[in-house]
Amino acid sequence: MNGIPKVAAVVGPTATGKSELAIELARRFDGEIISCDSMQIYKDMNIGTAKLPPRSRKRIAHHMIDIIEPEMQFSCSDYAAGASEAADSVISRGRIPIFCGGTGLYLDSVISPDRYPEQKADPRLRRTLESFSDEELVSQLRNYDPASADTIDLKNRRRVIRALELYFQTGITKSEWDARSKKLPPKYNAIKLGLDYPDRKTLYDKIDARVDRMFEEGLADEAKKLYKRELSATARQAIGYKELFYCLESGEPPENAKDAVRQATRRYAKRQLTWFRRDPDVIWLDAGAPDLVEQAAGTVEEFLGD
RNA sequence: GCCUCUGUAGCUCAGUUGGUAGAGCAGGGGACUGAAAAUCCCCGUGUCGGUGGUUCGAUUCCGCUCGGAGGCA
Repeated sequence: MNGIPKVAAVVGPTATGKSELAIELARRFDGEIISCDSMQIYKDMNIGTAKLPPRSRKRIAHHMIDIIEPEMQFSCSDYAAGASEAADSVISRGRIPIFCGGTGLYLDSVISPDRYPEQKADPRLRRTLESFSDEELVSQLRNYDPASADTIDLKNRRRVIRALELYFQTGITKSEWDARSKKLPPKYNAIKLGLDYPDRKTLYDKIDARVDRMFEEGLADEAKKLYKRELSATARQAIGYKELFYCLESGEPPENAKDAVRQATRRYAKRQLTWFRRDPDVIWLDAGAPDLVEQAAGTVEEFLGD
């Protein structure tokens, strides 16, 4: 790992206190925070995305938060470009990037080198592919990229479309792209701290409490304002907002959305856990430990030291 | 007090013409190479309220009993 810049990352499911820990680490190690959260990207989506209030972020530089309007098209490839630029600039100033967030794919897209060059989604191509039946898509994939057809979950329409899209856009199969990218070394040497509670019940209690707080802080109003806008497909599906949008459509009171928001958040947390547990690099810490900051700081110190 | 209905998985319920049971939701596990807060896959043993009886065998039939809902007084 010689010569590869060192970075830290705070990951884990939602509502475990990642943002606070990241700030603490940034203070101690002269770092700057680079958010890896697919929703905090958007301006005007504050309460539901659990952004720390600006005053809490004031002392420490934060990147990749509030960078685009919710109407704008944005995806992982945009993130990878922006975040790695930010990370490089932090490093060039002699400081350490501290990634923080729960979108595992986004983090990976920065840590690993550029996998697909200039991979902007093509809405027209995607729409065309979208019009095919599952069977047609699968047979096309078998035809153009049989190697991917063997590895991709063919019941997952989105994945099949993505593979075809990549092939039609670049003339190179997804399986070939993947094979190439696997040969490349990571772009950063990252220490990943994973936050979670010892038992699921505690996590879910934290989630419930957070959802309650969001409603108290005016999530319903925030959602109402956004409802009038032409949100991008990605922004529209943010948990906490989509459930409220449904209420606005059906005329139900916002309170009715609360249980749905809780539940969606729980499921999301579960998926996040599945993602991060699979990553052997993650060092897990008890999010509720009284000396969490000390533990985390110690681990990072050791990592930066050698 | 009497009558009727009801008590089956965490919840809502189905079912067994008597051979110990199954759906939805919740929940759990997994996948994931740029739509990712998305998308997809897999997982259902529970004193069938309790207790006696009939029966080779009862969650299923009968008696009693304990909860719940409604009706009549």
